[in-house]
Amino acid sequence: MTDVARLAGVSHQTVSRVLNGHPNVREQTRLRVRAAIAELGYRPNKAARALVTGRSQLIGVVAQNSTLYGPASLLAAFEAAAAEAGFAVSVGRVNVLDRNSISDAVERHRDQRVAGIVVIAPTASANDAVGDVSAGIPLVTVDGDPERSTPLVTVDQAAGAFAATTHLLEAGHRTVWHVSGPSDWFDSLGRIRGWRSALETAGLEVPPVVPADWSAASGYRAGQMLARMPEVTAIFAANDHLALGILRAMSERGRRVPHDVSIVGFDDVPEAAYFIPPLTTIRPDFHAVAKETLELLLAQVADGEVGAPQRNVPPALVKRDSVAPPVQ
Amino acid sequence: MTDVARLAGVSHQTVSRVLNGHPNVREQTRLRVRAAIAELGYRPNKAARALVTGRSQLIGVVAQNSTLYGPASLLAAFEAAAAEAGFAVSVGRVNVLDRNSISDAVERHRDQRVAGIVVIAPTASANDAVGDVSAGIPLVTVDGDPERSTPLVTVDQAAGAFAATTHLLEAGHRTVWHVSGPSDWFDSLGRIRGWRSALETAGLEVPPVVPADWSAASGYRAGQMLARMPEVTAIFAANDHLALGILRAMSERGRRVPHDVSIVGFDDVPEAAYFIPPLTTIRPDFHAVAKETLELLLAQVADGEVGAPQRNVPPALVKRDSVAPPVQ
DNA sequence: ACCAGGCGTGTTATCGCTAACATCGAGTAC
DNA sequence: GTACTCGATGTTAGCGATAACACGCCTGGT
Repeated sequence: MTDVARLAGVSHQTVSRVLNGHPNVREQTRLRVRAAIAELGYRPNKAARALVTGRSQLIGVVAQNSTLYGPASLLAAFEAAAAEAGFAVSVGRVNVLDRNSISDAVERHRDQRVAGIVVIAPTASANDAVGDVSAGIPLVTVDGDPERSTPLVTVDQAAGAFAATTHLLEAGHRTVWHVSGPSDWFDSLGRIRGWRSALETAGLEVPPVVPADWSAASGYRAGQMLARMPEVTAIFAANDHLALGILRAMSERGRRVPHDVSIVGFDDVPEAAYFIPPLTTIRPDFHAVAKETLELLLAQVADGEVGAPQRNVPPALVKRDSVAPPVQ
Repeated sequence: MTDVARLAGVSHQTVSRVLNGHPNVREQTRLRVRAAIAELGYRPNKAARALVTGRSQLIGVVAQNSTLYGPASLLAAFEAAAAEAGFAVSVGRVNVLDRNSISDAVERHRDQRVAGIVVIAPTASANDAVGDVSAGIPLVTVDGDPERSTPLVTVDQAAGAFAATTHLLEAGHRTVWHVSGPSDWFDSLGRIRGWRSALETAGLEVPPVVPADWSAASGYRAGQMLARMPEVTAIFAANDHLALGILRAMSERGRRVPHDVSIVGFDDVPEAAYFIPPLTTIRPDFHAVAKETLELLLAQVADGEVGAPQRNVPPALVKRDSVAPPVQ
């Protein structure tokens, strides 16, 4: 920096001012400094800046260590959004979403003097942990508990589930069964809520929830059971991988999809269009979630406190070939 | 830090020594300092340390912005490995793997004073870019060009493809067709090489490569063509999603898998066991790749130059139900 | 003509840490 | 007993940036 200052014939402070877009610099000086920067290939040292300002251009993300499609997509989308805004993203994966590991990960990020932290906290335990550590640093929760009072961005699970269920009912089914995700995930709860509400709105019977986790394996097991029940003609699966397992179970039992059974999934994984048959599903807008998250975070960075805004991003129904009217 | 020093009745330098595990500190003093640290809840400022040492406990990863299963798994595995070794990981996603964006991402990481950089560079253009920027900072390429002389860790694509092809031949097939990934990926090239070499070793005819990208969509298109060719009885797909598309094309044309056509995939995505039928595939050991990568990187950080070691991690064959002997 | 006030710029202090050297006492060799 | 070594600790000087204040100079109002 001193070299740049010397070459441009100014003080290092003026160089700093140019770098930070300070208004009170003469246009001519600004150009001279920029030229010197370019000539020397100078790049500012972020560590030094972070030291003196107490903030780095770094955003910490705490996420579960998984390759589940939803969280992974969200993370990728967020990294893209952050990069666009000039922030680097430091990812702290965590194996279990409990209090200890989360607050640990948050503290590690804080040591790095990150500008803000995003926690992808889809379970209750994760949310509790967030409540503890939130003090004194901009923090946004994604996929968390709407009851809690931290800034929060989520996919509107209930709306998606409502749309999926309604779509099946409109095709003529008498009721819709639901294979759900793990019961400690808010995603699961929201999807159950939307499904139930669609059935109740239509004045229909609500069958028992068929519990599963997110895996194709558990979908397969659930599917084996449902395939044996002739009254089951429509299933809303809590995600596409569950739907895949169900499809296989149906196929093994000779129940044709969509002729005998209609299925709707959730997530719109890239290969969903190539399931047998192509899967009708709900597509969350991860890009929008990432954008909202970044906005909320940067607003906190800029303004200090901004209350606890919540954003709920509605997903879209993608119609393919796994839904048909029931056979009478 | 000064507070800690005062409370422990030592100088701040001694605190620093305790923090960094310097040997020449009396045991009693060390304990006193540690107690003071615990009492005050002191946490060292990483930015300050990075400033003075010129290195942070941060590893930069440059990866393509995709949710492809392979790269995403690799990234997750690497983050886990790095966390275990006490490093944070800063991810710089890049939309296209060209010279500019890669060297940009690398420079951004360098500004952060990362300890080292990992580039996931599965294409030729990415590798060229890495060649340019590698100077002066520990750097390991993953999934890159074996011809190039940077430290490199890869999945042994050729060995996996060889195993897949040989497995099909051992089932009795006369030859094996290959639906390949994009031709600018080293993964694709390696898999083609292994497939070809297995056929040549067996003294068999090598059919033309059927080109595709990694998507189920392109697998479906390739499958539509192959389904019309009765002489095709065995297919090695360059990844599981391609295999999924092929499965669907076969199913639509009434060609049963594995009765009429046998298929082997690559990647072992979690849902591969729930395809119809469950897919025989090749499982890369991402965890091992991540571990080797970190080792190579830390060796560079410690020793300065270490030449250009290369590690090749062999994958495993996972047998399921998509392979059977051909119908005579 | 004089002074207030903004603008452009330079000077100095400081962020929290580690490196390098200084110091001091105790053991060891002769 | 003197000198030398070494281990434990303290002191001082930066790392490379920004913040705060100081300082001219020009402008405009009276």
